[in-house]
Amino acid sequence: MPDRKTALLDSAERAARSRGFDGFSYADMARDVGIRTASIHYHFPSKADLSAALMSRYHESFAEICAQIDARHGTASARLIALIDCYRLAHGDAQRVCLCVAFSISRESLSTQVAGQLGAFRTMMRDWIEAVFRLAQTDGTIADVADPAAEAAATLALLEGAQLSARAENAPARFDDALRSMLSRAS
Amino acid sequence: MPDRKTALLDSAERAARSRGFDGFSYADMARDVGIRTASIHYHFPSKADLSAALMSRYHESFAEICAQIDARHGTASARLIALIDCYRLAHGDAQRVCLCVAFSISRESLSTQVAGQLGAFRTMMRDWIEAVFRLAQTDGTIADVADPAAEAAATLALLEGAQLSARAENAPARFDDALRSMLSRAS
DNA sequence: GTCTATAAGAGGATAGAC
DNA sequence: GTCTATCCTCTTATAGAC
Repeated sequence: MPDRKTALLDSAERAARSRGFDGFSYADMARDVGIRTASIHYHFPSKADLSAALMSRYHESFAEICAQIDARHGTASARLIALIDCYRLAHGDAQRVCLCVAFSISRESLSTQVAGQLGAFRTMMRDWIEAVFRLAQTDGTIADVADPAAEAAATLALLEGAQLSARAENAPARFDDALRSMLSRAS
Repeated sequence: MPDRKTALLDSAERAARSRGFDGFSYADMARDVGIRTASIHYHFPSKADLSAALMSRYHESFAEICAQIDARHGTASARLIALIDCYRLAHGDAQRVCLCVAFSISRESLSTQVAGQLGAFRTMMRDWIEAVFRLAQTDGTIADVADPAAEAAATLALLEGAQLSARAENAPARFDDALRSMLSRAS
């Protein structure tokens, strides 16, 4: 039984990730949660406030996920596979993309604060992935790692691009098609 | 001196690729081209018509580009590098993404016709890239090609994800960061 | 082909009652 | 906290004059 504010964030996140930042409205959320649009402004005065709260929660959530992966998995390959599983699960059979992807295209519609949060999220993820590839150079569980920073940038782009591909074609299998080569390096 | 219809398509494409499908309006195009919004409806009765024309032109344009790459470059690595160069150029220092990327996120806002065109474009590109990787298995100019279909899906996702990364962070270098590992396989 | 005028609706947002 | 009522702006689209 989440409180109303959480229910609103959940609704907004679902909508943003399936229709983009410019593709959902307070009216959608109101219908979804069962209150009037005016009431939403009590919790989130403006859409900029709402999206900042959305990004903030998303950032914390992924920081937690990465920490848990580190705690549960000791090898680079296991950590990479766990992250890929997480992205696959999150995009729910091609129905949603990562919030980061959803906001990236609408960058010009975002407040400067949210644009900053978007950059911070991407930096966090890239740094974490880079650490995984650096570990791989030591433990040898991922093949042919020459440049961990480049691998990290490529992996983040690949994960997001794979979600986008699957979403564009409404074909969940596209996600796994795009990740197949990367997964084969990690086994 | 392009005709007005072409000028409108150019304006719409620029806008869609920098702000997304839901992020541009007839008013923007009218300001851009120097006519009134009502006049645009003479050329494109609805936004669905406009976006169909946009996708159609985009599809033909890339089919032509791929054909020219085939004509000019004989090796798999040269063809792959040429495609990457084309995507880098097209995204103009992180200012724009591919039309396909721009439309993918707003998939639910698109007419069924345009959604179909989106799928057809992606299939064309994936097939062409797959042929490049099949050639690589013969001419050996790209390292470690095990599964051309998987490589094609990954490459398309990587190219689009790289554009998205650069756009999200307003950092042109992100595109090359993400492509570095792939380029090092092709040299 | 392009214009003015206008419709009809959706969007974000506020004021004030309860 | 939530409501009704309301505002203003933007958006797509149409009618009809020129």
